[in-house]
Amino acid sequence: MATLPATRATRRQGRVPSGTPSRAPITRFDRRLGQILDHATAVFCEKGYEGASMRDLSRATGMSLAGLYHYCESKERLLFLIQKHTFTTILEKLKSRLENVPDPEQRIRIFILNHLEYFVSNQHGLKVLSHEDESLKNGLSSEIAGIKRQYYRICLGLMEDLRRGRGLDFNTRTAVMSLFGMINWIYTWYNPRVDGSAEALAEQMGNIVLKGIVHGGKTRRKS
Amino acid sequence: MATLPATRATRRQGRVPSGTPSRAPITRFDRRLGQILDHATAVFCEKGYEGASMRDLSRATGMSLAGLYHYCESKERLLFLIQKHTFTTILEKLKSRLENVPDPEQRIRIFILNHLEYFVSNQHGLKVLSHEDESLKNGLSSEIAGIKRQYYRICLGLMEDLRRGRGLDFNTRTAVMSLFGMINWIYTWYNPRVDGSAEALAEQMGNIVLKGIVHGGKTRRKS
DNA sequence: CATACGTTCGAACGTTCGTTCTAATTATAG
DNA sequence: CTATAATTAGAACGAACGTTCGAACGTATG
Repeated sequence: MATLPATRATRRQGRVPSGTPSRAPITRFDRRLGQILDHATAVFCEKGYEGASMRDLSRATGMSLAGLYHYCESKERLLFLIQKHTFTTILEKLKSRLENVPDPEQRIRIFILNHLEYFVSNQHGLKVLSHEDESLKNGLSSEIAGIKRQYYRICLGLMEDLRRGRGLDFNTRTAVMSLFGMINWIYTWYNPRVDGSAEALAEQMGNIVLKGIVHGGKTRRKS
Repeated sequence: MATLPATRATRRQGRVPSGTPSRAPITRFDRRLGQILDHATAVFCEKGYEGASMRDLSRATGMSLAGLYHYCESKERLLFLIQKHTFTTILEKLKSRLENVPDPEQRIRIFILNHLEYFVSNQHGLKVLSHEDESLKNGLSSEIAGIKRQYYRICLGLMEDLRRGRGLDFNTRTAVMSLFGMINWIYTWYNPRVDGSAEALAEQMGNIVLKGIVHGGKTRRKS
């Protein structure tokens, strides 16, 4: 492979040098790759990464097989780019939203809301991120794992802040993992007609995690 | 296929007539099939259903490809049998444990404990059940979906009992789905060394769902 | 021993997989 | 317009896929 002429896609592999935000010159190439990634997200979501073939993607994008490989060197890298973009976006939004909110309980509620809002507006991407967590091989999986670790540590920090601030006694790791389960599992059941907006769901889930179903809702009158 | 001589596996396809518990004569055939299913569970768990090949199963069981097909007519049916056995077992255990326990809160705690205990003792099976939820096609998936509906309705009933009994106000569907997320997601993070026994975890998760992290643990002294 | 049946296998079936080759077409720069 | 590079497509590659076939094996019964 080393002697072959480098395609555009292979040349693209190197990272943008950090420190140079590079002012994002959106080229035709990037736009087209973005379209491919959008279609690939939908196909991976429906058929699963292993179950989806490059020919499925070819059909979905209306592009030939060779055309796809002009923009991305492998199927695995498509999944990588999808997961990286999705995870990076949700993480950036979270960091931004957490600024200027000091109250520990409110910060946890923001974490939940951020996740659910992003899910509702990008269901396919978040399902592919959650469900295909183990589909990448050693090389590419480690970078996603790094972002995941950041996401986990932020949430763990939120839990520890609440715990310390109020002198509570609970296992923060279990709490974080339970919360992750609640918000990640949603791709298996969420129905906008039945389950309402992200805000409504986030409040309910926030109540459960923070106060439990016993103390979470407004108590009703007994008839 | 209709004109081919029926193999043992195809003849086995019909259901055992209900009403006749059939006293379970465990034949050599059943024992061997069970071994295959055990190995298949581990392989599906590690590589995913689509990612695992019949040759992987052949290697894991030490049996030839044709040998596997003597015991089960297709890869998909292997997954079906794994999921059906796993789900049926956990459901039966749950029903049995719920007898003679009237208190609504305790019943929810039993539900959680039953699920986590089964997970700890059969991690591969429960992961294959959760993760490969959408891998079966129309014919075989509906039967699994039926068991799942039973499982869901039982848990929904537990929630509604607690809600009515105490005059609480919360969305039972969201509560059930959140709880399912908590207990199903565990296959992505559980580490026995770190996270302890099923009992310990079940108590923590029960506290979260019922009382939340704010009221769930024993309050600590402030230093 | 002969027969029958459950069991196992090596080898192959046709298909689909991810990927690549070559060449034609289109856009861009001088 | 010419030349250079970016973009697309058709056809094919070898490998791996799920599955099947015919023959051999083992064992228990007549």
